[in-house]
Amino acid sequence: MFHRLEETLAGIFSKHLEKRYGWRNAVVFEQPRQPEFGELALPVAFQLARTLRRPPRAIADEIVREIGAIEGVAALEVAGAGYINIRFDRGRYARSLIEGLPPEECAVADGKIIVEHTNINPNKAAHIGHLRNAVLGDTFVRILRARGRRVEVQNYIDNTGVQVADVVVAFERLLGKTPEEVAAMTADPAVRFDYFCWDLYARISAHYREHPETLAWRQQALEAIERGEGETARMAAIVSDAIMRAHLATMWRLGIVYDVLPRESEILHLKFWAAAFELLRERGAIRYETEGKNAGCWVMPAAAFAGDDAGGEGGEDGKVIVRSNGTVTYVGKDIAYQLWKFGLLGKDFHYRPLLTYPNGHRVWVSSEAPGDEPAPEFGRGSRVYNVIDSRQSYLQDIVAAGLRALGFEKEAENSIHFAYEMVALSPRCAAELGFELDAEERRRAYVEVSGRKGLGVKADDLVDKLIEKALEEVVSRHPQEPPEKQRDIAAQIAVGALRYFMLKYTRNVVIAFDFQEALSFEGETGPYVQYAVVRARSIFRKLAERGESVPDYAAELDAGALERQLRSEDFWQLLLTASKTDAVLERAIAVGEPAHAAKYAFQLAQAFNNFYHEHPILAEPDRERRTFLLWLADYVRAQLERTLGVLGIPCPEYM
RNA sequence: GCGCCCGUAGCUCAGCCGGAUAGAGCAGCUGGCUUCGAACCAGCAGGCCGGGGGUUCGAAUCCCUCCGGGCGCGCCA
Repeated sequence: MFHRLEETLAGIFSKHLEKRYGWRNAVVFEQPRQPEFGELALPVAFQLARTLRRPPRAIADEIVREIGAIEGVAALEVAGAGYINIRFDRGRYARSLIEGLPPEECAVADGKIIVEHTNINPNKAAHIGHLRNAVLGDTFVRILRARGRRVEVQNYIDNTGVQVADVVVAFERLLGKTPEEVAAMTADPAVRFDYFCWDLYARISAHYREHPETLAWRQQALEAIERGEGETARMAAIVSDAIMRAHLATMWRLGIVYDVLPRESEILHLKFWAAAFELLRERGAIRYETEGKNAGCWVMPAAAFAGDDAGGEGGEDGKVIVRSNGTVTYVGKDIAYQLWKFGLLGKDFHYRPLLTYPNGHRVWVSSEAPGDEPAPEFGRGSRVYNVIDSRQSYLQDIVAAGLRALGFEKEAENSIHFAYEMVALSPRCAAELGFELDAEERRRAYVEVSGRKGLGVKADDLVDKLIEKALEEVVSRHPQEPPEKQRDIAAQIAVGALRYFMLKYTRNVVIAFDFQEALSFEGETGPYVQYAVVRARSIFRKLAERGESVPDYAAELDAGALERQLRSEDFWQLLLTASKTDAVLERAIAVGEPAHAAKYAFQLAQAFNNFYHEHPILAEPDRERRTFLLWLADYVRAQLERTLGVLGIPCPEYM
């Protein structure tokens, strides 16, 4: 509601200012900190003052006088040195909230948005860094969808890379396992396969460090896997497939699902790279070096991605895309994949359904040959968000530059690196995990997670810990409830705590992970917000227990009654905050910051908790007021539930 | 050397498309459960917004510069 009124007002002011003063800039309102200044403020008179060479106050007066009465607005006031403060008509505003709004016509540009996230190497269990990626990506997807965008979720599986090769080498050379034996392990419920590989990966990494000559094993395995034939390739498929499924299961615990899983193996075997290479070569985006240190390679000139003044010593050489031995680098494959996402490659995968989630959603995986079932159309996006940590920004720049060099300016512009900083471990956390830190590491604010060292917090371990802790609370508060139910509630609280924890930080700060903070259920946390919803619901449960039905708000509360009740500033501010959900979500999309939605949920919960505490609703003797309070509580509850849904945080029945 | 990120209360962080008195949470102290649930609420205390310069009627916010910390910059993925 707030969002729509704001847009309407922006339209009215924009039209007036353009006609009267030739003002062509966007009309941007601010929301004053002090409630006494109204709901929206417009500082445009300050900007006009310069060109008009008149005092801002006089201009503001003039605008207010000339623009006249506006529907839904109670008053326009000039304040301070020249602000135009806007006060909504409270009764009317609330009334339209009760009546509900006709559905918004989607003013959003059509076309599909692709969000790629998670992208975990399928060679070991997921850790908390991966969780940040997946939660950020999934929440952004939910925000986009809540605001009417069409979105496709991709999770790229690098099933032929070095990391998989390393684990395969470990199985073959360190453990002497056959593909059949490994397959048996993946089917054995007693073996936690992704955890097993976590340790195994650390082992083979240590082995390489101690015996560098054995690195040849990796190269051999890599080549075998890329060819896709033989024992080693078979082993790689078994390992990566099992781990991929483990990752899907881990993410499902947090409510995270995907639409399609494009795999590296298909990118190779369906010759995506060959098609991309032809394009790049034809259009001169890469060139063959005949001398210098990159002799024999196909190279993207530095000028393409490093800016105009890229005269530095190192930058002049450009970025190798095809090695002198004829193989393509990682970034080259990435360019091909990015082209496919926009439908620019002239090639497509085949697909087959991989699995159906318990909620009925189906995820598809790329395949070399056509499947039995017709697949939905994937790819062909108009905008692509790559959720990848900020350490990859250099490579992401090169991918975008590749598109630009091919003449796909618009697509390069719509290739968005949705970057975030890493999740590291606080020194205390690393110590708790049993890792020895040297003096230097202990001095630091945080220690980097390292899969090769096996240093990190596994995602499932963290979720388990959260459930265990939540369960203690649930059991102590609701000892009579059946154990399965208690556990289910505890799991919902755990998900709430974890997702909120990952979302409360903005994307560009490093999270120094600490169990004490992550396991907190008090203060600015997911459970705090969930608790507000549970309390709100309990009012209505109590109402029903007393044999009363929910009043017919629309019949009992006319604009006059609403106006009377909303003279209370507390009620008005709560209602206003609750009505800002869509405005907040749009803002979160515009700046690409899911944290805004999380912060909003917390603020609304906080406002509600205050209200809840101060105003016993069911005990209210005055009928109009009681009905109003019920409506307000109901409206806030609905908005909170919706926001939690967007954050992927479940609302438990009780807690 | 070049590029990106961070520096705001004891700690962890919001606020940064310039705007009116800089906000939360945690920790600390004080008070509040016979009421719709205390995973809560209220209050107190806590700030040269890293330093300096500039732009502006106005700077935590934009520009420059310096300092401190982190991450990148391979024919690795």
